[in-house]
Amino acid sequence: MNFYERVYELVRRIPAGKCASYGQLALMLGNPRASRAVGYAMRACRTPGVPCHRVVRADGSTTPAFGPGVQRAMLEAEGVPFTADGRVELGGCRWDGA
DNA sequence: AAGCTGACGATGC
DNA sequence: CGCATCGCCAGCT
Repeated sequence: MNFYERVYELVRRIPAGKCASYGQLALMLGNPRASRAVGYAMRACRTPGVPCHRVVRADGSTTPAFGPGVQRAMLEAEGVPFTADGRVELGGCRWDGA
């Protein structure tokens, strides 16, 4: 079903300054339990235009495998609020899905 | 065709 | 509150 392709389009719709969690994307795809599959698709993120750095974990923590702080830097550069914990403040940047 | 792996999520301890 | 385990789906070997 080209799951990853669908994920790409969804992530591509994420506006700058906002973030979405894997579970959130999976939910939009119709598979709320496919968070792993979503992450798998992101892992193959070879497609430019897909801001995979805007996709964070459900708790707002940045992806550990992305970089030692690279993702955080990109999000902060886009105006994404970060907590002192080093996590994305989803309460202020959580993407509605519009 | 079957099994293993993986950028996750939630629950249990 | 922090760490560990189980369950989920899709893709790859």
